[in-house]
Amino acid sequence: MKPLSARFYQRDTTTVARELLGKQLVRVQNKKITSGIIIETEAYLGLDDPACHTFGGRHSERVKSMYLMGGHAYVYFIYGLHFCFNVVTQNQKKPEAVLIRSLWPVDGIATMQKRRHTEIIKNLCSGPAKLCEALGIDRGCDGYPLNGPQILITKNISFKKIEPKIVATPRIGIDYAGQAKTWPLRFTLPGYFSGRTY
DNA sequence: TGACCGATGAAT
DNA sequence: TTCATCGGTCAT
Repeated sequence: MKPLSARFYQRDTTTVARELLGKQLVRVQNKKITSGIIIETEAYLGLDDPACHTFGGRHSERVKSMYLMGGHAYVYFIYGLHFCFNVVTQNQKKPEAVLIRSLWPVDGIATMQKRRHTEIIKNLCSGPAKLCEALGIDRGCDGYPLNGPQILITKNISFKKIEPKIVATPRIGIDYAGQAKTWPLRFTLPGYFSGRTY
C-alpha cells in the first residue's frame, strides 16, 4: 500500500476532490486496519468561499490545520457530537480542503460494525460523521500527514475509469453561504457500487 | 462571559 | 421533519 505523494494534494482543490473518488482511505489504529473507497467528496475553496472555515482569512485555533501544506488531515467537531474528516489541499497561502463525505467499506468491516453499533453495511460509512466513527477518526487525528502510519490514502480504482461516472452537485448543509450554496463542488459516483456489497 | 449556530445523524 | 447536544466563534 503506497500512499499518494504530497504533490497529489498540492494542486487545484476541485481537481483533487474529483480525483480522490475511487481512492482508498486507510486508517490504522491499535493494529486494527479499517478502510474504504472514497465515493463522495466536497471541495472547500478557502479565502473566497463563504462556506469554507477559512473564508476571509479566518485563522482560529480550530482551523489551524487548514494552513498546513496540502497532504494533511483537518478534523473538526460539529453539532456538539460529530467529527468530520477533511484532506488539506494547496499550500499555506491557500488554506483549502476536501471534505470526505462517504466511503464504500473495504477492510475491517467487523470493527466498523462494532464502532457504529450496527450490522448494516450501507450505514457504516455513508456520511461524513459516520465514516469518522467507523474508522476511529477524532480530533486527535487533526493535523496528521496522509502518508501514514496512522492515516493514509492510496490508489485503487483508476481515475480514467471513474471520471465518466462523476456527477457534480451543490454542497450539503451550507444554506447560510449565499450564492456559494449553488456552486457544483460536491462530487459523487451514483450507482457505481450498486450490485456490490455496498 | 455569554449568545448563537452549525460542512450531522437517527428516529419519526 | 424534528431534535439531540456542545464546542467554536464572535460580540459584548
